[in-house]
Parts: sequence; structure tokens; C-alpha cells
Amino acid sequence: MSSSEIETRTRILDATIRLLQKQAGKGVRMGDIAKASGISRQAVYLHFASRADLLIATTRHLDEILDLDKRLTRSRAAQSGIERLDAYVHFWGNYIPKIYGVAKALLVAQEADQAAATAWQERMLALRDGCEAAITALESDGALAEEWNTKKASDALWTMLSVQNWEHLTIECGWSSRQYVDAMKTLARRAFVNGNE
Amino acid sequence: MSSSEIETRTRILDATIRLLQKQAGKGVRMGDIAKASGISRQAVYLHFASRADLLIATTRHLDEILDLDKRLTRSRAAQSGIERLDAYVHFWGNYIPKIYGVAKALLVAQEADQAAATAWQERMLALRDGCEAAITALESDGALAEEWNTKKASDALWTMLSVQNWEHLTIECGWSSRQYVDAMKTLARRAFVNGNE
DNA sequence: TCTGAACTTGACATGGTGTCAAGTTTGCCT
DNA sequence: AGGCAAACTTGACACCATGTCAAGTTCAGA
Repeated sequence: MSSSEIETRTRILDATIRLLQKQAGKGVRMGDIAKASGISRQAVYLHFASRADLLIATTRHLDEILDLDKRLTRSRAAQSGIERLDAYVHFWGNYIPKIYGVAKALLVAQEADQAAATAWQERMLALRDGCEAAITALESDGALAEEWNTKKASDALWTMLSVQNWEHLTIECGWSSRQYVDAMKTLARRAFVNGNE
Repeated sequence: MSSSEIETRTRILDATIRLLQKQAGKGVRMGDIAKASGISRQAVYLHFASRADLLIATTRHLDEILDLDKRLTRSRAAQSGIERLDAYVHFWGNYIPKIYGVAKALLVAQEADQAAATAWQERMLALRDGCEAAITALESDGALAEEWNTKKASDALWTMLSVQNWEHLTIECGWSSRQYVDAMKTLARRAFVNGNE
């Protein structure tokens, strides 16, 4: 019983990730996911109450697959504030491309679905915590530029690192993932660190 | 004939602006717009081929009402690169709140409608031109920080000034419009100008 | 052998966009 | 005055995706 149930659920989640990554989060219907999972459309609803519910579960599943926590420990171990800022931008900049399809779908769903909106915001709050941690680290090194305070700088960094900005720079402007990471490191350092260079 | 036709068309556009601004670009249906214009839903389609078409026309109409060109001339007249950068951020930061509802609707429509996507991109290219002009002005003053080149810096500034970032900072982070403008000026100056302060 | 969980099949409600066809109103032209 | 045409109304309908409902099938395990 439990084994086959978990199997199907996982098959759905895996298929969802596959389709969303392939199609950049757009034009993936419940029926497509069902077909890719090898079950009927209705069977999907036996495991997930709604499309939003499925998308939310999919992001969590993807975080697990990609071992989100492990990736974060590296930036958390950084010594100086500058190192920490750098490591965090590095982590996130390399993480986004791996989750983009799923994130985009949730981002779009957000506009129509309250549950999706809440889930996405919650997810993004974790990102903000990381930003605030980096800014606080800078601050306790006395390295935060005097124009900023903790809240403002954290909000600004958080905004800079949004998925939409990554989307804009890579897809719209044609930057490579590497270029994005490098530019963001430069930008963050120049923007927030006192006496750059 | 022509007078009454123009009148109805304008009435639709005005109603659309009113509703979209009031509802922050969300949950406005064709029927709502028709009702607010005092005509039937079908009559709207006599003037605009589709919802996307109406939204596109609405942004253009709004630009006219707000006298976009006039607002831009001020930043174009700036002497130094730094002044120009400042003036441009100032202009745009004060313009966004006035167009946010309509922009948001177009932004959402973009996900489903190719014509809307193209129209929005075209609209945003004008913003990019302004960014590039400011960066170029900086550059010819020898004031562009050496980490950047024209394309990278213009893309980065363009991205920073996105409507989504404004939305994020004001709505999500609770910043006032004033705080947004001030922070963006600081951010742009620190990020792109050599030897800040 | 019987039961219940997982799944299938097919029909249907909902909500919004966009289309179609047949009327009505209004104003202008000769 | 008569008549035409443009603007608009009314109501029905197709479309498309999500989500629901009900009745059946399959199959493993007690």
C-alpha cells in the first residue's frame, strides 16, 4: 500500500519538475503532468488537492532533491561579512537556474491563487533571512556602507536577488549564468560594502 | 460619427485606467470595464480586438495623459552623467506609481498572450534606452566604475528599475515611494559611479 | 473470498475570453 | 420624408483549463 502510494506521488512530482524545467514553467497543464506520470488526470487529484497544491509540493520536493540545506551551510560558514555576502550570492545565483521552471510556474500561479501566493512568499522569506544574515555580518564587521541600515540594505539585496531579476538578465539580456553571478557579486559589493575595491 | 466614436473609445480607456489603478491591475474583467464605461461587454470588442489589445492601448493612452515625453525631457537636459543618472531614476521612480495598475495587468497578461508580451517588451525597451543613455553619459565623464562596461551596466540598471522591483520594495517591503526613489538613487550611484560620495 | 485503496472513465460545473447573428437606435445625406 | 449605415444591444454559444462527481475496474492482503 504505502510503497505504491509513495511511488505514484513521487512519480507525479518528478514528472512535474521535468515538464516545468523543460517548458520554463509555462504551458504545463494538469493533463500533461498526468500523462507524463502515466496516470489519468483525475488520479493526480487523488494526491494533490489542486494545481497550486501540486506546485507547492513540487518546490519542496525539488529543494530536497537539490539538498538545499547542504548548499546553504557553506555560505553560513563564511568568516567575514564580505565573504558571507559573496558566498550567499554565489549559492543563490547557482541555485536559481536549477529551480527556475518550477519557481516560474509558482510565480505565475501566485497571481490567481492565494495559497500559491502565500507559499511563494514564505519560500522567499527564507531568501530574505539569508540576505539579512549577510548584511548583519557586514555590519558587525563595520563594513556596511553608511547610507544603509540593516532593514533597507536587506530589502534591497533581497530584491536584487529575485528570480524575476535573474530571469530578466539571463533570458531578456542574454547573460550567462556565470555572468549573472559575477555581476551580482560586483553589484552587491559595490552597493553595500564600505570603501569597495 | 467620428466624435462619438472617439468618445466611446476614450471612455473605455479611461474606465480601464480607473479600474486597473483601483484594483492594482488584478481581477478586472472585460465585463467590468464595459459596465464602468456604460456600454455592453460586446461593444468593447467593437473598439478593441482583445483584452491584450485594450491593455496595450490603455498604456499608450496613459502615457499621453501623463505626458511621458515632457517628463523625460528634464532628465535628458542634465549636464553631467551623475546628474543624468539621478534625474532618470527620479523620473522613473515617480512615474511607476502612476502606471502601476495598468503595467501590472499587462505584465500578467504577458504570460498568456504573445501580443501583450511583445508590447510590454517594446515598452520596456524605451526604459532601457534611458538607462543606456545615463550610463553612456557617466562613461563619457569617465565616471563609470571600471568593473562595468556599457552593456552590462545598462542591463543591470535596467533590471534594477523594473516595475517588479518597485512592486517588491513598496508592496512587499512596505517602502514609501520616496524611500524607493532615494534608495534607488543611492544604489545606482554606489553601484555604477567611480569613487562614490 | 471478500474488502478496500488506488486508479480509470466519462460526464459535468465553473469562469472568463472571444465569436456570431439578429435586432435596435440615432443621426446624417439626398 | 425616407432610408441607409454606423454604433450599440441582446442573447446564445464555442473554447479551454481547472476542479468535481459518480460509477466502475484492478489487485493485494487478511
